[in-house]
Amino acid sequence: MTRAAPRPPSAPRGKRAPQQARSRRTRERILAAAVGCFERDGYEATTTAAIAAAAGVAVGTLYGYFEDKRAILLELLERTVGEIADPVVRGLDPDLWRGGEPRERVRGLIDAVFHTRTVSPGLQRILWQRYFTDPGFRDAVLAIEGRIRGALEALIETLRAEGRLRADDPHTAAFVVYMAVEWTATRLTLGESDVDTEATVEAASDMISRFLFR
Amino acid sequence: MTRAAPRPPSAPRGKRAPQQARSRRTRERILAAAVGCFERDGYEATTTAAIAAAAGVAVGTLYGYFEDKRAILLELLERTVGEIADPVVRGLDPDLWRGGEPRERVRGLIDAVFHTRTVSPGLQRILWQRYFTDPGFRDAVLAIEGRIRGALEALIETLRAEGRLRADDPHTAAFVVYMAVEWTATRLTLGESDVDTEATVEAASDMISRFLFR
Amino acid sequence: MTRAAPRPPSAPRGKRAPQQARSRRTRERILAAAVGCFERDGYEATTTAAIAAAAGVAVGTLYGYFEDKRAILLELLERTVGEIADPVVRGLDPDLWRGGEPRERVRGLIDAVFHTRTVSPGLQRILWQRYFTDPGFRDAVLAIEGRIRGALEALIETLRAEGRLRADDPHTAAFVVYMAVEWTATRLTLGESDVDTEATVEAASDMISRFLFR
Amino acid sequence: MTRAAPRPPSAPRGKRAPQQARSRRTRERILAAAVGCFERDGYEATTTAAIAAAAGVAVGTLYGYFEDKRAILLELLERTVGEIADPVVRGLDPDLWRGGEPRERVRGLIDAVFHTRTVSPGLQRILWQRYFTDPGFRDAVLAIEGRIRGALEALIETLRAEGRLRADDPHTAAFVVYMAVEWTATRLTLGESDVDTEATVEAASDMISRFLFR
DNA sequence: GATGAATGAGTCTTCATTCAT
DNA sequence: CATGAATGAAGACTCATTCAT
Repeated sequence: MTRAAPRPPSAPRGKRAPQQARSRRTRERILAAAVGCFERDGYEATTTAAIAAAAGVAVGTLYGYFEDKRAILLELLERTVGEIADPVVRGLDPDLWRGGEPRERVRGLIDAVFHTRTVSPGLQRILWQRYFTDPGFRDAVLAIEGRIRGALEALIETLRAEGRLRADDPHTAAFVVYMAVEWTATRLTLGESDVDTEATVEAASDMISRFLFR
Repeated sequence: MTRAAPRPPSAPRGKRAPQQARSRRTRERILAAAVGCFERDGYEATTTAAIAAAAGVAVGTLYGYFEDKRAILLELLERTVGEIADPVVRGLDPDLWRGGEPRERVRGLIDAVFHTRTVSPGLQRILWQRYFTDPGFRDAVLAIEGRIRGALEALIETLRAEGRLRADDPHTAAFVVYMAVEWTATRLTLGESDVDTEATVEAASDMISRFLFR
Repeated sequence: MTRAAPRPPSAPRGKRAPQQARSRRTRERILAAAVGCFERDGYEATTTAAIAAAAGVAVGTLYGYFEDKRAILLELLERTVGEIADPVVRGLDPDLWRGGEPRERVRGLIDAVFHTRTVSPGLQRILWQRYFTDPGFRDAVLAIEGRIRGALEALIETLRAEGRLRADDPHTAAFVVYMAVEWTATRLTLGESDVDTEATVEAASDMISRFLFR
Repeated sequence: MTRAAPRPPSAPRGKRAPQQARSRRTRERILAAAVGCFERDGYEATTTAAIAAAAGVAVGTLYGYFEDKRAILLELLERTVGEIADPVVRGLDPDLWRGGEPRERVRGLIDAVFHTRTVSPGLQRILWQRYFTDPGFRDAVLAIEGRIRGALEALIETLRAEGRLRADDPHTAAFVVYMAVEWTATRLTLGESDVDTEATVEAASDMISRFLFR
């Protein structure tokens, strides 16, 4: 493999750089096919051959774009979870929390989290499975998580300085709050629960706003 | 919940009932060896041959005691998680919550959960992984979880009847509380967090007691 | 596939110890089948599946006895070349060279070398190919060669001490003589030459005896 | 043998005759890149993509100049070994052996062989490997070898007619002498020996001159 | 009951070569 | 002429499970 020129900052992870339009389209076809296969059969049960077939390319082509099966899922993780994280981080901007009813702000955010999570639950199940299996995945997830927890902690810090909070340990508070929301959302998303989504949003909002705010 | 008689050491899932002492010892040796292998290498990477070798028996012998590799982990799940669940369920008995400071009761329980979870984190990681992979495991986990959530809901129901709670939806409240504690405990156990255990116990206790109690 | 942690150190992956008679027979069957396949198709072109099929066993069985394809050939090398080397080393024992016509002794030895080499030329071709390709094979060949060269050097040393030789540098003389005989024998064995074996024995005997003896 | 006119830079084995300067340069770049790759990684382990990358061209371009990977090595064989063979053949011209000390003539020639061989040992290792693997290569090597052996035999024939030799079978004598020198030189070149080059030159010269000359 | 040799379907991955752009 | 994306046949190796001894 040649690494002649340093690739652009956010270039795709694969071997083949998308220099041509056809290249880019093939890459997307493979990723889309992979989502479908992963969702239907799970990660382990999905063979590279199956992905290639679903994408309408030869196995070799797939290996031209991705190091291996793992790299495909890793890219999917980056895209899916990254997309989910961004709006959350933006929603934690202290400027947005200046005025208004705290409980409503909390509710709005939790509602958003619970509903954006709904996309491709099959993929999320697999990502969690890899989280518990593959250290590389765990680190990738933790990195994304870190961004959100950091933003949350900063928000708590700010609000505390303004005297609106009861929390005296922002770091730990952010941790507990994040864990509560993340897991509730996850389990809700995977649909194994006998609870109502809207009712859960309300309960979680109660729990967190009563915890944080005076 | 009251347990009249202690049930036999394990549900006889395997082919052969442990009627003789030697048999029982062999069975235990296999289970212990499996824990070691699973913790060190993970579930998929552990071969039945490795378990047999670590237990000092032949592969065929292993298959005399367990249906297959999956059955070994399933029994381990029953034992490990069952053991963790039982004291929690007992701690949720409404009789114990009659008097005393609510926040301290909550703290005591959470503290117990966080500390009993500490056993075999490697195994817990694997169990979660199987949870997201194998529907049979998911159901087994959900069954155990159901016992705890049921007890928790009953407790909330009782306390509400006594006018001590602000929760008006015990079912959902129990769900949210359970998710918050479970995930916080899990992540703490897996040791991937930069938070202090005791501080987390306090924060979680605050969050939950403020949520539930007036 | 995930490779989170290294496998347990004592998994008997490589060789199956010949504990049972059946085991030993299987092993021999595999080796015999391998010789046939290698001779017919060459090393690279021979698949492990082909060897297994020829031996009448499953691929997995083959891997129970040998680390990989290479290990089979390595064992064949040890056996074949080792067997060829032993009589040569014995024939270089100084005691055997006490009396008699030197030229006849040389001729006898060269004759033996040229004729014992005749066994499985196809295998020898492959061994030479690996010699030039695989450092591990080269080292194995050099080790066997070293035994012969050592014996030859010792003989020359002894004969020189008895004043019967013209060689004043036994080490180098042994090297040159060995190279001459080895390569002549090899090329003769592989049957690509338009020379007569007996005539070559005579010429080589002349060359070497005139070189060494007064 | 006399060479009236220098033949074109290379036998046009490829598809395209190097009629233009740019073409010729590209061809040379590919060959040079191939030598580097082959020496570093061996023949089998070198991919056409690696050669193309090292030459700074696309894979397709490479196939515009050479039939396939094998053809590249075949051309390299022709050049390298051909270049080594030519001076040797010239040095065997009977006219040069009219007068002078025979032993010194032999020594001069062997010295030349041993030292010209030093170029690209990695490539020679590969050529020998192909010799034992690929019949086409074997034939190509045998053809070059044939020129030298023929010249050697002719020389022996001539000298015998002049009564200076003891050899009564020039064909076989030429074979044995050639094998002895070739293999000694090869092994010396590949650097796997614990012998001194100059000492080996002397010993080989002794062996061969004593064999051939009265 | 115990043993461990045997099974073989199933996976990932490589790479020489082609051909549309 | 150059390019490099696409091809897909081929092969090594694994491991849960069985069953004759």
